[in-house]
Parts: sequence; C-alpha cells; structure tokens
Amino acid sequence: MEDGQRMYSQQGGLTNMSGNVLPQYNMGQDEPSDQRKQEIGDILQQIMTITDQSLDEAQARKHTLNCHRMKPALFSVLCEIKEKTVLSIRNSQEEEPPDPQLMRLDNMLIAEGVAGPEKGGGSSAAANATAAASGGQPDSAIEHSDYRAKLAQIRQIYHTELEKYEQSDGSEIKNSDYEAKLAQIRQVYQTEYGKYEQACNEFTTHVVNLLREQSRTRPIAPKEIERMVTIIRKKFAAIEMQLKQSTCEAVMILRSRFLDARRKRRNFSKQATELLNEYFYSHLSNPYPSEEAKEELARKCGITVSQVSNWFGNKRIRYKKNITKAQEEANVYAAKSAAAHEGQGAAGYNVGGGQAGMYMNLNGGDNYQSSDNSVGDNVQNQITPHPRSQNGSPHDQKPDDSTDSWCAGAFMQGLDGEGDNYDGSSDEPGLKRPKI
DNA sequence: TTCCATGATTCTAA
DNA sequence: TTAGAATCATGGAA
Repeated sequence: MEDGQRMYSQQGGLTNMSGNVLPQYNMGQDEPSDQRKQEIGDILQQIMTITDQSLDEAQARKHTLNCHRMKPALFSVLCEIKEKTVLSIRNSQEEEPPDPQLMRLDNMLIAEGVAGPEKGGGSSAAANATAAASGGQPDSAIEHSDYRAKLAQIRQIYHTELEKYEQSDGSEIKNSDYEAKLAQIRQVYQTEYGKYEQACNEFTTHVVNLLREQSRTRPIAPKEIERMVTIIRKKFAAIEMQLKQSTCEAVMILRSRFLDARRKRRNFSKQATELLNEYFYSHLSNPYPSEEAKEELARKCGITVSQVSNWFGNKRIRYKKNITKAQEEANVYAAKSAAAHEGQGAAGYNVGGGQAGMYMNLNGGDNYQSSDNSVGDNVQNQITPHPRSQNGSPHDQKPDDSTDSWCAGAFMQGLDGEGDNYDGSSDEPGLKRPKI
C-alpha cells in the first residue's frame, strides 16, 4: 500500500465513482486525524451510493473513470501490488508436473487405438483445453450435466453389450465384434472429446474477453488473465480425466470379455465334428487341409479357420497317441462313408469337392465293419512321422503317396489300392499339403 | 466330485 | 510360418 498511497498523495485527488473530485488524500502525518477520518467517511459514503445510481449514471461515471488521466498509473500500481501478493501465492501452486494419471490414461488410449496422437494426449489436450466451464466454481466442471450425461451414455452402451453377451450364454466374441465395439468406443470418445475441446475453447475465450473488458474498469494484468486461463484449464482437466477414465474402463471391460470368450472352450457342434472327422479320415494319409479346404470346412462347420487348424493339429497328435482308438473311429467313418456312397463305387468324403476318399476301394468296403480289425492292424504298426521330422523342414516337402505318408503309409496303400489322393500333382486344394 | 474328452494356448524346431 | 508336442482349462458324462 505504500506505493499506492504515494500515488494518491502525489497526484492530488481522484474522481470518485460519483464523478466528484475527491479531496486529496494524504497519508502524511501532518494532518489532524479528525480531518482524515472525515475524508475517508466521505469517500465511503460516495461509494455506498453507487448501488443506488441508474445504469446510465454508472456508465457515465465509468467513462469518466476510464478517461481519467491517473487511471493507467493507478492500475499499474494496483496490478503490481496484486502481483506481489495474491498472484505470487497462486503462482507457486500452478507450476506442477503433468498429471501422471492422465498420462497413463493417454498411453492406454493410444495403445488401444482409441486415441491417436493427432487427438492429443494429456499434454496437448491440456494445451488445447484453453479451458472452460467452472470459472471459479470449485469442481463444478465435473458437475456439468451435459458431460455427465455423455459419460453415462458411454457406460450404458457397454453395459448393454455386456448383457447381450451374457444373455447369449457366453457365446464367443469374434474378432470382428471386438473391433467393431472398439471402433464404437473410439467414435464416442472422439465425438465427446471434440465437444470437450470446443467447450474449453469457447469458455476460455469468453472468460478472456470478459477479463479484458473488465480490465478497463479494474486492474487486471495480462499475466493475471493467463493465470485465469490456466485455472480454467485445470478445472476442465477433471472432465477430460473422467472422459478418458470412462473410455479406458469400457476398453478394459471389452478386452476382458473378449479374452475370456477366447479362452473359454466351447465344444463344436456335433455336425461340425462330423464334418471335420470325415475330412480327417478321408484324407488320413495326408490330413493337412489346404487353406482353401480349411476355409471351406470353417464355413460349413460355422467355426473359424484358426479353429479348423487347431482341430487338425489336435487330431493329428491325438490320433498318433492313441492309434487303436483312432483306428476304430476311422472304421466308423469309413463305414459311414461306404453306406452313404453305396452303389456309387469309390466316393470318399471330400470337402474340397475333388477326388474321392481312400478307403472306399479297399476290398469292396467289407473291411470297414466295426468287427473287422484288419484295417486296424494295418494302421497300428505303420505310423510314420510327418515328413518334416524325417526330411527337415516341411517347407520343402511335396506330397508323396508312397514315401510321404503322414501316419500309415502301408495302411493307406492298402486302403487305396488304385493310387492315392495325395499326389502332389493333384489340383484338388484339399489334398495338398498346407501352404508352408 | 471325478474323470475323460476336447478346444485353446504356448513353446520349440524346422 | 507351420506342425508337433505339451499343457491348460473347460464341458459333460458317470
């Protein structure tokens, strides 16, 4: 106050809010105290009457004040005083490092593909968030009804989706579903984030303009406006944080459900298992379906190509491990196929729509009665490893009916006395070795 | 509740 | 990248 007092005393009187020239107020010690009290009382009295004045009168006095020759100097001093007192205290509180929580959320959203760098992470978002709503109302930004409604909407969407999956008895979430849901999250997030940024910018602009306007009638330094923008930005950061938290939560729930669904085993339908087994046993000497055959099987079975691959992988290894049981199963499928194609000669099951299966020509099909173990005897002792284990990488292998029999070369020869279906020259996709 | 069958996952080798 | 092998985890029958 010392500087301010000096200004007053040196310039000799100001126009008060009522337009009257105020008596020179001198803090000097040479005036009688009664006189000073009287002058102060006059000033206060005039200030108190301001509220009773009309707008026109106030406007007129505002204009008078703005034009007063001492105004710039007075405001400068007052701004300086504010800077040294209140603002310096705030300043120490504002220089904080970036919020680590917000950074983690940003990282996750970027990693999940919900928020790209172009959308701005925490830092850029904060920079863009030249602020918004609360404007001095403690934490009221979070209470902004529109944003709360939108955040609730995000939650609602995914709770609804979760209920759907639960009601569908845990049916699997396919990759396409996951991606679609993730895209939906991204869309909602980006929409809301855009609105958030817009609101921040609009509100900040509004506040800045307001402060600039007010700076004509009260001492507001540019630095103070900057600080106000920072404060507003912080208030809006709470909204940003909540939006990102909700989005992360939705992504985590979706991912969790997706992984659970993948992990959860579901038996294939009986029909699907039948189709796979038929293919397997009809291509027993080379049970490596091509990509085309896998796709065809997947389509027919209502499963994915990966599941077909898994199935054949498991089937091959388990066939070898328990050849006796597998052989019995082979007999069953052979008998089925024989019955299905009775009177048509050799016509094994073939998903790829190509050549006939191998076991139809053996002894006229008589050997495939379940009581007949002749086939089993053939199978049991003639398992050969996959050519890769004999000759190196399967990448170099070509199907070979005599030396490249997958598991039971002699058995297959016996089954398919007229030549096999596994000739590398075959054009049938289902009979080729899998693409390596 | 136990046991087996089976789909899925992971690791290694080629 | 694929197959083999081992293993995990779950469904379903007994």
